[in-house]
Amino acid sequence: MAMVRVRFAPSPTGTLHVGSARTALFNWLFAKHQDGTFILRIEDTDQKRSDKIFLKDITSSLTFLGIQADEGPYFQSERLAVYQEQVQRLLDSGKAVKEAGAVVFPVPAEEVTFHDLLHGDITVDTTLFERLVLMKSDGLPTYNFACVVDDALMQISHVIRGDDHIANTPKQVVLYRALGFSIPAFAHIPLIVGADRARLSKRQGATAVAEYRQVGYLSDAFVNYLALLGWSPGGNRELVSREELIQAFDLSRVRKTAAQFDQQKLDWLNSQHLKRTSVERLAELFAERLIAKGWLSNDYDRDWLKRITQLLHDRMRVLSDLEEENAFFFQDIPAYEPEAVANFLSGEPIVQQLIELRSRLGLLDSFDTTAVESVVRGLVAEKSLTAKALIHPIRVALTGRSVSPPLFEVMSILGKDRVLRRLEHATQLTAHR
RNA sequence: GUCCCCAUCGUCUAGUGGCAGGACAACAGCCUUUCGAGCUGACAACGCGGGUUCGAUUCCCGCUGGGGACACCA
Repeated sequence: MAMVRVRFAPSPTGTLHVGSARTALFNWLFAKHQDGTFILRIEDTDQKRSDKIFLKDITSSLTFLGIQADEGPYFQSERLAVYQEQVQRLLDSGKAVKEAGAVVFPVPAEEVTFHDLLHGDITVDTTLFERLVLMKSDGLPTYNFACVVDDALMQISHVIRGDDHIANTPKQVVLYRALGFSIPAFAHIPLIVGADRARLSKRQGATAVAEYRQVGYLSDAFVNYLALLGWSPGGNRELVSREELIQAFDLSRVRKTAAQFDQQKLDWLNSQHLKRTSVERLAELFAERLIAKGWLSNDYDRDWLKRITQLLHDRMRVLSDLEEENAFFFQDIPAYEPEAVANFLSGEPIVQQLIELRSRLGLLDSFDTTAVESVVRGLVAEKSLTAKALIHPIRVALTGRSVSPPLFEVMSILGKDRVLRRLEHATQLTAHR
């Protein structure tokens, strides 16, 4: 069986886009599935728009996704001699001509048919594009020419790319033939679109893989989601590991319809992957983020962070929920949401209850969850309150918010000193209202 | 405008010439100290018109709708 060789060929003129990432993923899965070779090729022939900063973004995003190249990266800007040699062949045979500082290829009028693994045969009339520029007047090759030369010389067996390239393919086929190269198999996969069904754009949220990474999507979850956009493993499977994806991937199961990017489903998948991540691993991810943010020092208390991790493990959607929703763990005095304070921390009875609670908690030797819970419940019983009537105010007093992880755990993790300090702060806050 | 591609719940999808399945979301209920957590439930789709066929969501044609491409960008 012929060796499978595929490539992902981004141009460094922007950050790695979700759509490109999905194309890279399909290529990679296809290669891995049949033990083939995945090649990275950087198409940097647009001198004006290419930038090293984008190259960096692309490679780090691919690394994040766990998509590593078996070969490359090759840079088209370093292969000028190759293109010149090929273009010379066309000039020598009279198939290409020089014109105003560029080399162009007059396309003979004909019907070109190529086979697509998803779409079947596609036929196009070449009079639609009568001539193709091969070498620009700046001496660099055009996309269609460089792409054909590279795919042929790199012995790419399958060209898997977005279906926005369907219109380029007949142009490339014409060039393959003129150069006497054999034509690879093509598979044009559907685009990923935004909520408005048009091409995914920044207007409807993040488009760069790096942004999703920053927000805190797990590599495996993001890959899982991307794989499900336009493909499915069958058998009603949705939550799929990287290994299972490789095992199951098959171009024949790729759909032909553009898929809409749905962040809610991505969130759900991420929460599922988060639940399947070990507490130890999750704590490491937490520490990285917190240290980067300056909320945690390098010699942090590992057991303490692990307790927080355990608590949040099953109830978060993205890693940034840690900083967004649970900042109170890492602050001296939390930020108080005005609405939460207004709803739960007003009135003299509450002040008295919090003062009473504070003095009772002050007597505790052990501040474990059951100890603090029994103090709170004891007070509830004595004052003939409902649990809610006391728990909600305590929550706001300690976290500044009306929503938090289970309160008694939170109290125990915060520890006696901070709980007492915050209760005092909150009673003053309340008394002043 | 021209050419090309596409068409199953709101969204991602499964599926078959013979009862259209799953997931997310939204909704309802339950549980609960709150919740973005958990559990349960109900709702929800084959774009339209012709053919072929005993029978079409499935095959064919047309229409409509959507998208993409029409650069010395990639």
